Amino acid sequence: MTRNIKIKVARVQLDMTQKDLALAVGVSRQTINAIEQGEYNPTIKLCRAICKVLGKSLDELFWEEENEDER
Amino acid sequence: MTRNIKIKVARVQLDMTQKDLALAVGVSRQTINAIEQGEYNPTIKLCRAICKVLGKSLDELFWEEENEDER
DNA sequence: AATTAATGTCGTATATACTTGACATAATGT
DNA sequence: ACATTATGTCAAGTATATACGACATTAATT
Repeated sequence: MTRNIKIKVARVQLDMTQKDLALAVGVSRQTINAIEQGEYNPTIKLCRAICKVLGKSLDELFWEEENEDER
Repeated sequence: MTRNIKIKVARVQLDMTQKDLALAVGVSRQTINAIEQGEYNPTIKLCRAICKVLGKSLDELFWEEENEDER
């Protein structure tokens, strides 16, 4: 899977740590870390929560052109 | 969870059945049905695949204003 | 240089997304 | 009316998103 640098950038722009973001959206810090590392594939509900906290749209944070690998 | 009528509308505009869409994105028909019924919470990868097939953006098909229920 | 905070990563466990097969009903076509 | 197609739903299984605890490393503070 491919790293999501966009989340990291948006997070740092708000001066939030992974822990802060995790707390704000109600998941564990490891989950945020794994998403930024591209180690998994969050659910749309979590994506929406992250967008709301970071003040970005789904398209801004989670759209990707390439990579029609598996599901 | 809340029903996703937007997918259904976009799908019907392209004259696709649930089966057609399932095939095009590589999941089972029941998965598409469950998503339209709002029975679960797809992964972002599947959302992207659906968007690409239906020619819509994430924001168009998967944004929701309300419902900060759980996660 | 030493402490503390932030991040990356691993292992084990749990919840749930997704599969497959099956069947019932609704809608569409002949 | 009958046949076919589309949809809804259930049960049992598999894959994986996420949790929690722990520890190592890197970056920031003092």
